[in-house]
Amino acid sequence: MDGHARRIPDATVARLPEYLRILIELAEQRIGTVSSERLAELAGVNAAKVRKDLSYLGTYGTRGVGYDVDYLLFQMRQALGVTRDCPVVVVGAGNLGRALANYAGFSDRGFPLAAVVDADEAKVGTNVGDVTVRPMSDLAELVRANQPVIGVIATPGPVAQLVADQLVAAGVTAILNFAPALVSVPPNISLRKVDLALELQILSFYQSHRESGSASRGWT
Amino acid sequence: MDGHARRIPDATVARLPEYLRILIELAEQRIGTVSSERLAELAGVNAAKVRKDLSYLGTYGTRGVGYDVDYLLFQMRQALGVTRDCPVVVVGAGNLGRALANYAGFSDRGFPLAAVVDADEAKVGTNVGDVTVRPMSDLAELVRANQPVIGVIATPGPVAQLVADQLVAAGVTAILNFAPALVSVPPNISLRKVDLALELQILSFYQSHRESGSASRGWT
DNA sequence: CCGAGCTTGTGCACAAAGTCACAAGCATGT
DNA sequence: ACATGCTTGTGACTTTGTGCACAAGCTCGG
Repeated sequence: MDGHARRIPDATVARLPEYLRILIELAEQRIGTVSSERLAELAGVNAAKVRKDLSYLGTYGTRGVGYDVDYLLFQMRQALGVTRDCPVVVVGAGNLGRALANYAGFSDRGFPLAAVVDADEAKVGTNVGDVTVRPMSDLAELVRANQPVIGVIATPGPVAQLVADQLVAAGVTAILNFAPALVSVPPNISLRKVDLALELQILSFYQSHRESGSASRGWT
Repeated sequence: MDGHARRIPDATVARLPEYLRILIELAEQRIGTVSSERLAELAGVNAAKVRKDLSYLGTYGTRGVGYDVDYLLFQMRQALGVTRDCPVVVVGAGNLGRALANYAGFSDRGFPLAAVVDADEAKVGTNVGDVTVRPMSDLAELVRANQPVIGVIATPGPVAQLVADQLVAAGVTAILNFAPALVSVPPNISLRKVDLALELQILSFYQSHRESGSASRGWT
């Protein structure tokens, strides 16, 4: 698609959304141009890293001037594949699931809530955010109607793998797992994990080893 | 405390909580011993990495046998500093804040909710989970009463830095930031960031570059 | 007491990520 | 047209993380 196409390192990919968020803010402030140094400051990283990261997308800067915010924004969206909104289906209407469904931050940033499903008959039919909880049996149909769609697992750990299998079977190709459990998926499916308690434990470590402990880190 | 004390790499620290979770499960199943190979399988990593990670904590395995689950569990909790529960104060009672406050996964894993505070007078006094929302002015008092405590920022991006400053002033030494914004803290304060929309965007990238894309990775 | 069979702990080689420093190149003013 | 001042893009180097392969060492059976 791009004459370029060198492979983008994982560490860089993890930072691109952060740059994207900043570029959107800059564009809203009608700022036309930004230097790598300024971008680095806003992202909390070093300027050389910003330049190297951006160079993987292509040569979009102007020496002596900086980067055109709107143009870079366009290219960044292109690279990240967020040119169109991508609906999200949440599995699990427990505390976490309802929380995620209500969280406006998803829709605001291009990931509207398409549906919430739950295996518990008692929860089916209740309202969560703007949608009504549907039974698991509707999953395949909901996925088909909204493709491409991202699946979010917000169930207890023990059923996470089962849910993942059903998502994959339904045709979902990207999954975000909030359940504290390992899930495996076929190699052509994208999978990421977020474990909230795990983050607190990492903080706990650096808190009790307070000599030279930087708990931050790019990561993601 | 330990004759050992070699510095533990960040990448290893990020994996320790995952091992901890698995060890707790194994202990619940009354499994007395585990090999690095089995642990690796459960954690979704390679066995050599498990052994190297664990070796940073000390020499707790037995050759030809494996690791004693209970003993390793004890040492792991020690290393992570999660020997006692550590209360959490959530700032922001919006969708995300209420969600986190209701999320049982925190309390279940040793991080009980101590309080929720919000700057909006209209929200003060309402109930969230087991607690009542308190005004920001109570923050310092709440922190003092619960030390050591972890602060969780669940506010909109623009006020995140302000909140972080107040948390630090109140004596919090570890902060988990859910707001989509960069916050800086003094070097002796531990800080981690979780941005939910950012995770979805990373998935989006790998979804649109589906050649050889592993969106997973140890991470976090 | 000794040998067989596992599993740990680690040295080493390699891969990935981060940092530095500087040539290349654009814009502006004279 | 040319010199000046900035900022990019990138090659070389450092640091960090990963994976292999194997010696060290434990247990158990005979």
